[in-house]
Amino acid sequence: MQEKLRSHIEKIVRLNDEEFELVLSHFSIAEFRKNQFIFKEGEKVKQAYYVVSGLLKLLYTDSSANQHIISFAMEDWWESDFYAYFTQTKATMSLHCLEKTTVYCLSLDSYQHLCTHVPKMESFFLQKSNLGFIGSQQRILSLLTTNAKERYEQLLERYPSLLQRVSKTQLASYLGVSRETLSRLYS
Amino acid sequence: MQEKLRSHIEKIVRLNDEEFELVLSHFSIAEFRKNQFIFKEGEKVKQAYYVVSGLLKLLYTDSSANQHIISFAMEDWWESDFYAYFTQTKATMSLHCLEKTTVYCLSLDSYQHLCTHVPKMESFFLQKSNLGFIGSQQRILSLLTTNAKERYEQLLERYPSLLQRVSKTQLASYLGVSRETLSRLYS
DNA sequence: ATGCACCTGTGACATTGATCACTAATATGA
DNA sequence: TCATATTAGTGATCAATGTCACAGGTGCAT
Repeated sequence: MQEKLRSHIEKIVRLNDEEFELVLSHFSIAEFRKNQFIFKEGEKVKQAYYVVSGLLKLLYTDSSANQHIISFAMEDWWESDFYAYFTQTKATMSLHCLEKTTVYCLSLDSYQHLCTHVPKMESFFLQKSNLGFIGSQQRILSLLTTNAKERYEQLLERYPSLLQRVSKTQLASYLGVSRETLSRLYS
Repeated sequence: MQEKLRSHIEKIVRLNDEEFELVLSHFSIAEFRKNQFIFKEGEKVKQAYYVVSGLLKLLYTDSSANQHIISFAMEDWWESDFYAYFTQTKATMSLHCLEKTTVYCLSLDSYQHLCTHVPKMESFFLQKSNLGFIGSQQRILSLLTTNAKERYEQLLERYPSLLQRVSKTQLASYLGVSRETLSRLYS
């Protein structure tokens, strides 16, 4: 399990055993059942999560009670309501398990401690953050430039496994269309 | 001019004179006329840009030659095609001046040099990147959950000055609607 | 001052996607 | 195993937005 975290980090920065021990000591492990909430809108967000196994969705519920999926988080992904996490305020989004999921948890204190005491980890987080930013920008572009059908096809191409793991209803919510419209795209 | 850059950085990390000298030595200044391109789709992206004054748009041109504005960059903002910048590949987007604009330029080498030799700058970039990521995620949420009218109102609330500085056509392109639709939202 | 490019508003119509209603199929839990 | 909830597909209709066409206004360059 910790090998997974280690090799994930070492894809970006090398750590010796001692360094990794220190890093690891700042994480805790948690396991959640399918359909369990890791946190809900309105709660304080105390941790950022690295997904060891399972599948999460980050979702927002609007004033008409419609759910919108901001992102899925699969194995090897980091997820949280990062605004709430970094500002230590209450979540506007919820994090929900689509499958039984195991995560490593990192508190903001630990995050900051690692950044200041293990420079390589600051580099690691910087790289991750840059990639996250670029990914979000791609998603914006996709929402601006393509219709439902094209977005669906892009998604299938990029994450073919998702189709097996989540319901069409969830996919529709991620793509920003109603489930009925999604259903009609391939019929 | 360099005071502007310095106080921008010092909003996040303190630098002494010596440190700032070193930082500054990695930037170069450039000035662009209104309507000039800083880079175009297909070109290599060698710099990231900090806007001292003026206004930029980052845009993508789709296969039907429609322009989509991914973001505006006003005073104190950083902008580039960050995917192309970090991977040193060709731009898929273009960066264009909506006004006469002065920028500080930072090459990827300089960026990396600063990150490794001036830890505070790595902290600075990490914080910037996190904020950028959070901002993008807000934008995704806005595109997923609101219609054209609400997005327009959100934009006016957040950046009231934009309305004075850019044409409605540009605003529409940022909001992801046709200019005709935008025009009808307030009539 | 003249001409031209660009911006803006608006009518007519087409298209996309949302909503509501219903049915069937599948999965889940007691 | 049975009851119930969830999921998926589809028709009918409606609302939002796009597209095309045109006209008037504004500002810039020669």
